[in-house]
Amino acid sequence: MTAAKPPRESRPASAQSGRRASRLVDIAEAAGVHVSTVSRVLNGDPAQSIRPETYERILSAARQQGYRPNAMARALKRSRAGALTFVIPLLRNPIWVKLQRGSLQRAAERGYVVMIMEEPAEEPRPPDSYRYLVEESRADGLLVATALRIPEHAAGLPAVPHVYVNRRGPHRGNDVVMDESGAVRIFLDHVTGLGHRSVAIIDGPPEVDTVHRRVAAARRMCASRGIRLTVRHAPPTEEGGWRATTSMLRQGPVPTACGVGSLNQLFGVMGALRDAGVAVPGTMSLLSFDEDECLAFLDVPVTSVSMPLAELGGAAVDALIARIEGRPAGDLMIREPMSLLLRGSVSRPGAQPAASDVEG
Amino acid sequence: MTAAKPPRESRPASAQSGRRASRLVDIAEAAGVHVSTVSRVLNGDPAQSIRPETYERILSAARQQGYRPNAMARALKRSRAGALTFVIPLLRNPIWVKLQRGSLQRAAERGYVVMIMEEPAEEPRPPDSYRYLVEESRADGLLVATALRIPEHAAGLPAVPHVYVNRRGPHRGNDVVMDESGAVRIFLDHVTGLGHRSVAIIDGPPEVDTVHRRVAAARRMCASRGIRLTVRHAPPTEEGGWRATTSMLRQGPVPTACGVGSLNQLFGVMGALRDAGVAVPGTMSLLSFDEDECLAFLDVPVTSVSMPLAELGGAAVDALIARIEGRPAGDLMIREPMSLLLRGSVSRPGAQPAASDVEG
DNA sequence: CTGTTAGCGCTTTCAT
DNA sequence: ATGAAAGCGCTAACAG
Repeated sequence: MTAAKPPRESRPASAQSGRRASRLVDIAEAAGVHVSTVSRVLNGDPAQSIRPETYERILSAARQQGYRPNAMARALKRSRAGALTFVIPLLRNPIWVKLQRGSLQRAAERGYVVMIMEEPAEEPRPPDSYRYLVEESRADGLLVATALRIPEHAAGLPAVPHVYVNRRGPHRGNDVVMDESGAVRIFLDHVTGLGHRSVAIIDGPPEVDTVHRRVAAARRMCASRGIRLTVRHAPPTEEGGWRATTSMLRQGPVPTACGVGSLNQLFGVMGALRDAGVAVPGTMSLLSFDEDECLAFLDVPVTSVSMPLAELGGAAVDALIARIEGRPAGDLMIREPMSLLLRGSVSRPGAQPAASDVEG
Repeated sequence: MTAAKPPRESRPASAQSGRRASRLVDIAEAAGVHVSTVSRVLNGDPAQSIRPETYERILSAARQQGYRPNAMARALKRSRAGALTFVIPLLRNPIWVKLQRGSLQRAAERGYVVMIMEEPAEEPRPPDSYRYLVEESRADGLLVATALRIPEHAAGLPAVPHVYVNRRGPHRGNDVVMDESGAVRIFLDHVTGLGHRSVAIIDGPPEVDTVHRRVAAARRMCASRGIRLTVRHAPPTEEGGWRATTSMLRQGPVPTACGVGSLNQLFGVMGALRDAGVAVPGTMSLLSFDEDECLAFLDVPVTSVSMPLAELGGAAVDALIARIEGRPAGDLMIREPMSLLLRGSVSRPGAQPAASDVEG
């Protein structure tokens, strides 16, 4: 009735691999014990009371065979993949690199691997379209960093552990964001302290959550301080920054200080100011809400607000794992460390071109 | 003896998910057939000759239940994870974004997901230290884009399907690279065509494979054309570019044209030229081997060579999958599309500052 | 045309 | 202190 077990060679060998990976049963055989014993030992089962002798035999056999647990089998048994998926818009903007780095590192520390899925920047897909990764149990949860908050994307991700990173989701309770309002305050404190009374913000589209929060904070603060505020929304590209600036310079009273939402826009803004013969910081003070080392090496070094991006990435991973494990959770705002990096692009209004950042 | 099957509720429900994911057996039950039939139908088994009636019943049940195959179970059964791991240095350099994008897209087309692992740029780990991902069968193969080619890393990755991306591995046969030599030729043709006879290359450390190949090509071509060549290696940062340039300007006959290996270095190079009062392109023509849109918006727009990065990423995925599937393979060089993007930073030697790129 | 059977490699009660 | 056995969800012969 029962046929003899087929020989081991019958299984597919990976193209480049000679030897098969060793399994629990292989090391059990070598150690002369049962696989369950091996499993217990290798997992450091708390309820273990293994004879030191067999313990050693198992460990050395495992080491000698270079044993690696099969993550798929384990995932299947435990119904837990040990992987997270990061849905992220792969833009040239360097903030994503710092964010990714923070997440990868924290995830590694917590025993998870991270799969990165690109969100096409041109035609964004709703976050919902990534849940299949969890449903196929390739991942235990989703880190969603897509920037948009538009109606079609409002459905959200019920029934799948997830966290919105650097944006607020449609339902609250699953957001991990930074203190954009604090960044705006730093900007305004700096320039108003130097005497500026008419400031501008050039930023991305208002549908981007971070943009939305920066602009809202700016409106509120400027209103209460009696500061004139000009806001320009544009695509988050060099071209977008150029157009926004050029059009701003054409219309009405030109502000004397300007905060720019992204590095890419900043290049466009500087290009437009140069084309228009507007001196920085002499006629226009400039500050970037994206920090990048290259800012220090530009024609006129650009002052920026440095945001806690790596911390955001790490905190998002922690928050997601908490949800996966069913622990209570809520929205999170990462505030530290945030700092103003003084370089040469901000001065008193009407100051000479040679001026550089002046202390408070 | 045999206890009654425990109720279904006994399994762990994910924190945020109410309903469990539906399984093959669930839809088999709903359709009144056996799971193997469902499997065959859903996988479009070529040897299928299913009665259209049951076929429809199965499909509708699956659709109605929102069935998703469990990737872990499938992977376990097929001994194939359906995932690739991309080991990549998460630098600020935008070339990695384009590369990632090309890979992610191609992998998605071919039914694979991609996990990205960061290679810490500071203390690089040998490629070998990532093979555990394949050994745990989390991934079917490795895309290795770490830049270094140093002795400790020479062991390579025997026995694990892998491809070196944008660098050559220690053994040949698993490399997918771009035509760096061709890029150098474009640079030299352009500047020598304009009359330059003394050129420089400022690039990363010689241990980086792309740097090595660019410099080797430059030496060869300059020797055969009777062009004077100055080579400066420096860390691939703004700071590195600044130092290399400053030291070059101090020593001996200063070249009239300079190619720069990376965008980050380029900012440093431009800063150093500015600090030294060297006009671009009047006194020094400049070309970047990294293309990025911001180059068009700089003080003086910078001419660059645009490399086929997305194509490289896609080709690397194809090459890796070929290896995973045991198909014959070899080294690959991606040559197209590569182009010179003329902007304002290259002119005839000794030309006036206002000059911009001149045709051939 | 469809059902039966036998696992993939691992964890986890439950016995002993 | 260790072994036996069941089974995660799926696929793939092999029967009928």
